[in-house]
Amino acid sequence: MGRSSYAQAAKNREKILESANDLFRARGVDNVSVAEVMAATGMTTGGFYKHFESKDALVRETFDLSFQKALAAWRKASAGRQAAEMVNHYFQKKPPERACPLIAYAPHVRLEASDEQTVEAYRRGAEGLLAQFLDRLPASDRRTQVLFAAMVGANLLAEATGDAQWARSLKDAIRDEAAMLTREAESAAP
Amino acid sequence: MGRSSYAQAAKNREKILESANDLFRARGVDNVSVAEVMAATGMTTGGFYKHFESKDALVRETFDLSFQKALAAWRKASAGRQAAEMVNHYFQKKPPERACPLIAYAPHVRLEASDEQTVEAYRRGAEGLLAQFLDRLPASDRRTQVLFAAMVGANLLAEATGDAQWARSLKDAIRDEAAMLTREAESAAP
DNA sequence: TGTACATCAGTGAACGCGCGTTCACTGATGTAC
DNA sequence: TGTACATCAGTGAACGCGCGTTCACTGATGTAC
Repeated sequence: MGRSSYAQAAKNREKILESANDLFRARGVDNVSVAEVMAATGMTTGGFYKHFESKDALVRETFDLSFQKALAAWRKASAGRQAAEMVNHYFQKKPPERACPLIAYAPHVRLEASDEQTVEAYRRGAEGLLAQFLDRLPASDRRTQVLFAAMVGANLLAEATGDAQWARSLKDAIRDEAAMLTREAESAAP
Repeated sequence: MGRSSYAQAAKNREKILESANDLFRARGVDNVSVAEVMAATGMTTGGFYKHFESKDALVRETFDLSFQKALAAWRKASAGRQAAEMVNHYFQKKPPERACPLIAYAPHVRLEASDEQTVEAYRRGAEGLLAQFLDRLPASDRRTQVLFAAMVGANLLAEATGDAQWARSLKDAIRDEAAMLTREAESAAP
C-alpha cells in the first residue's frame, strides 16, 4: 500500500467529510475521535493530517456540509411552502446521522470552548436555515419566528429525554400551531 | 491537616455540589473535571470520592440541585403569573453559572452517552420546569407549550452563536408573542 | 474527666486510558528526460 | 515509449496531555473505657 493517485486522494477526502458528517451529527463532535472518523472510511489515523490541518478544521468543513445537506433536504421536503409541511419534515423520525445540526453542533460552539472560525461556520449555517424557513412562509414574521425557535427547542428536549411523553406533547402543540398558521395563510391569500 | 468533623464534612459536601452547579452550568458537564470542581472548593482531587461514588453520581445530584434552583428563581421572578414576565426573566442576561440547565445539561444526556439514572434526573427536572410554566399560565395549552419550546430553542441558538443578530430577533419575536398571550389572557378573564 | 485507640476526611502522587497530533517509513504515482 | 528519480498519500507506532479513579498515607476527630 503506497501513494494514492490524486483522484483517489480527492475521493478519500470526501469520504472523510461524509463519515464525519454522519458521526458528528449522530454522537456529537466531542464524542467522536479522529481515529474513529478515519476507521469509518477504512483508513488509519495518521493519514488524516494529509487532508486536514486539525480536527477543528475538519469540524468547520463538516459544519458547512451538514448545513448544506439540511438546507437541501428541507427545501425538497417542503416544496409546498407550508408551515405544516416544514414542521412535519423536521420532526420526522430520522436515523441519528441525520440529526439536526443546530442541536448536534451547539455544544461544541457554545461559549468560548471553540475557536472563532468554527463558531462562524455554525452561525452562517444556522442563519441559512432560518432564512430559508422565513422566506418560504407567508405568515406573520413574529409567529413564524416563534415557530422556528419552538421546533429547535422541542427537538432538543425530545433528544435529551429520549422522547419523553411531555416532549412529544410539545411537538404536537407545535404541529397544531403550524397547521393553524397554514390555514390562516391559505384563507388570507387563496 | 487531618480528619474533618462530621459537621465540616457535611458542609464540604454541599460546597462540592454548589461548585459543581456553578461550573457545570457555565461550561458544561463534560468540559469540567473533577479536579476543577474540587479546586473550586479549596480541596484536592482525591477527597472527592469520600463524598461521591463517581463523577456521574455528582452529576445526578447537581442536576437535581440546578433544576430546583431554576424552579425557585423562576417562581419568584414571575409572581404575577404572566407569560411576559416569565419570558423576560428567562431571557434576562445572567452570569454563566446561572445558565439554563435545560440547555447546559442537554449535551451530557443526549442519546446513550450517559447512564439511565442521569437521564432520568434530567427528565424529571425538565418536566418540573415545564409543569410550573404551564401551571401558571392561563392561556391556551397549545400556544403556551409552543412558547416554552420557543424560549428554550431561541436561548440555545443565542448561546451557540454568541447572541447573533438573528438570534436576538428570535427572542424579540418570542417576547412579543408572550405579550400577546398576556394581553389576551387579561381581556378574557379581567 | 482523662487516656488510648480506632476511624475516616482530606492529601497528593500514581495509574490506566483515550485523545489529538507527530513522525519515520513504504511504495505506488507522478514527472523529467 | 521507456527509464530513473522525486513525490507524497497512507501506515501504524509513539508522544504528551488531561481525564476519572485509586491508593498509601496523615493526623484531627470520634469513641470506648
